[in-house]
Amino acid sequence: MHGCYRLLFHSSRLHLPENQPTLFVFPFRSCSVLSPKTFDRKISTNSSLVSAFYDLHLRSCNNLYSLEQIHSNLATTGLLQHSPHLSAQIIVNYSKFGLLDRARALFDAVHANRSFLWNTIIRVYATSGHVDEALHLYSFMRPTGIPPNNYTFPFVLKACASKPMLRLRRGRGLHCEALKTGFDLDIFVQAALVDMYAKCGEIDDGCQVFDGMLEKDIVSWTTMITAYEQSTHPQESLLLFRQMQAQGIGGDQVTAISVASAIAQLGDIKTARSLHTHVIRNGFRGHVEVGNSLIAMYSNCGDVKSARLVFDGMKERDDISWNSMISGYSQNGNASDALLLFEQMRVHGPESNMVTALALISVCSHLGSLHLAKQVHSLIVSWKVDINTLLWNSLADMYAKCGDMDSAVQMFHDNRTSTKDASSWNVMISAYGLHGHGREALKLYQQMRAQGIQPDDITFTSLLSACSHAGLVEEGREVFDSMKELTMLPMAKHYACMVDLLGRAGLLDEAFDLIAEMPSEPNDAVWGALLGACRIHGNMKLGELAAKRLLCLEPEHTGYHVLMSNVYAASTRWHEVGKVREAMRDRGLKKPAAFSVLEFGREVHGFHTADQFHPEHVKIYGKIEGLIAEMKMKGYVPDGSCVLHDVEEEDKEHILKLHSEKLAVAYGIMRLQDGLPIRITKNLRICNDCHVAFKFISQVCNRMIIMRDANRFHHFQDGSCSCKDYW
DNA sequence: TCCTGCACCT
Repeated sequence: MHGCYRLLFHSSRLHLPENQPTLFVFPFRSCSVLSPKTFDRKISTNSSLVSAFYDLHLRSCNNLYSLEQIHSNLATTGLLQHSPHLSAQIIVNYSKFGLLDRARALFDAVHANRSFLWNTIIRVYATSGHVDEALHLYSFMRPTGIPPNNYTFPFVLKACASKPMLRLRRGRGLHCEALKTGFDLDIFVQAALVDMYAKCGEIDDGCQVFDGMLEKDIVSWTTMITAYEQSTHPQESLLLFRQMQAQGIGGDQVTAISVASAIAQLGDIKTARSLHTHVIRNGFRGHVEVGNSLIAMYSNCGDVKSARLVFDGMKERDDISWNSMISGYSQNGNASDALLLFEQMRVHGPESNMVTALALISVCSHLGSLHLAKQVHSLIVSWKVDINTLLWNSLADMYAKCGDMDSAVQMFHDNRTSTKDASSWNVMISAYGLHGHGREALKLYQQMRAQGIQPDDITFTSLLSACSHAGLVEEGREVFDSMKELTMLPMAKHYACMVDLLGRAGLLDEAFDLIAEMPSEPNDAVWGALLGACRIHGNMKLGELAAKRLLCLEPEHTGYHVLMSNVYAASTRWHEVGKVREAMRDRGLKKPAAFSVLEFGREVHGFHTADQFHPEHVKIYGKIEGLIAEMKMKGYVPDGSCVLHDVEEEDKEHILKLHSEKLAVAYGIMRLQDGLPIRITKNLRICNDCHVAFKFISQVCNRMIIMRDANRFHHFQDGSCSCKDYW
């Protein structure tokens, strides 16, 4: 402390402490109460030193009390009026404490007649979310006789970029003014223009500005690379990154972050690895943000192990690092690792936030575990944070996917925020659809319209799929036609839903005609829906046609191969089944392993087909034998067409017994108290035989079985299923 | 006379 004073006094050459800021700032920062008064008395004769002293304090000011003291000292000595620089510092500091009103009061009081101060207050408003006020002040500059300069434009453009829907016109106007004043040649203004156009969705205009730049620095390139990435043009983003490197500019850590996001969108693991090498070579690894984006990049490429290696290798981790890693596990279906990491976060990591909550909710939705869902919900409530609409919607979706429609409805009603929007309604419409309640979905849609909520493309996808799952063909047609009345052009996904709806109902020719009518080229979802319908109704000819198209569009999609082999198997065309399998083998595709999860209380049990790892598997197989014997007395006949191998009937029956969902149900009956429903989640579609068997079991054992498969919920009770065998 | 400025992560 004393050493610092001495330095200030004894060095006559000392002006601003910029040369060695840490030497000066550090001792002052540790001073809890300022001593400017004592200091004033000693050196108030030298005004430039006084300014330097206050400047120093303002730079390191971290509590409001000190700030107020400095403010009042400067005001009483009259220094404030003559030092716009100190005023600006105080204005910025007030905004750091969220005290925009005080910042503004000071700005007004000093009769700011310098562009510099106007720029400062505009920047403060623009960066603290008060976009309108920033633009408002800007429009007053010129009439007040203050000319905007090259510093002004980036601030105002930033304000426009943060409210893209409303501000594009204003942004274009600013571009004109920059052109007129010649500031459009300033490299900072240009980067801000590119950014503004891109954030307002006008990437081409941004590109034009970029191409017109005579000189480009790292930020110019990065801005354009980011612009492409954020407008979901990852290929262009990468191309530009390579062009930049070809010109001998390597990019900095910000560039690496944007490129990582672009690669995440592409999901290309090879490019991901080469970027990782680039990051290591250039020494960007130490930046937390870089590490975070690498985690997200690897997770999106499906390589969660590499993501974890990055996470473990980070010297510093923030809340985003933890959330990214938890989300990464969740996205890749790695529920237990996600939960484990969350537990570690609670012990060693930063505090959880909304994003953590969303990741946990996604884990529950994926698992379909109601028990876990309730725990996560009460955990979020205990955080005592305001639940926003996104979180309400996710909670409703989670409960619906965990089979608890009542709680889902509750979440929908509990959300009383004014931002309840189309997506809130969409969640509920698709929730009803998931449970086969098509009529409720339609009813909800009517209510939505009555409340004046504008439906979007997702509303119609959810509605059509709800109709499809409930077999409401006529209603589905009406919904589809009503899109045109609302001047909404049906997209490929809507056609896919319609093909699914008609196809399931056996109207295969009508479905095919609809595809022919499509204004755009049918995509894989459309042909996939047709192929699925062909499987249900055993139409091999049309199925082959659909499969041919599909394999051109998505040759690597395992599901479509499996679907086609199902079509052949259902018609006992074993030779063709073999061919499809061969094709899959040649491409290195594997049918995903069936997996069913049964939960009760705090326990979660997972079963693979013919599982022998479960500690009680012998007992479980015994239970299945007993159940089948009982069911056969009531008329159950095993459905061998579900077995996709060319084997003897007897073997088929044996294979059927070992399906993962049957193991799970048998174990549920063994362990769960009478009267309690058995809740099961399966990663694939439930097989026909299991569907028949569960109806019998629900009767024989007088049990409710609630099963979520890859497509929807089935509630088995008293010998029938809520899907009315239509799925 | 100076001082202010552009790009990034769930």
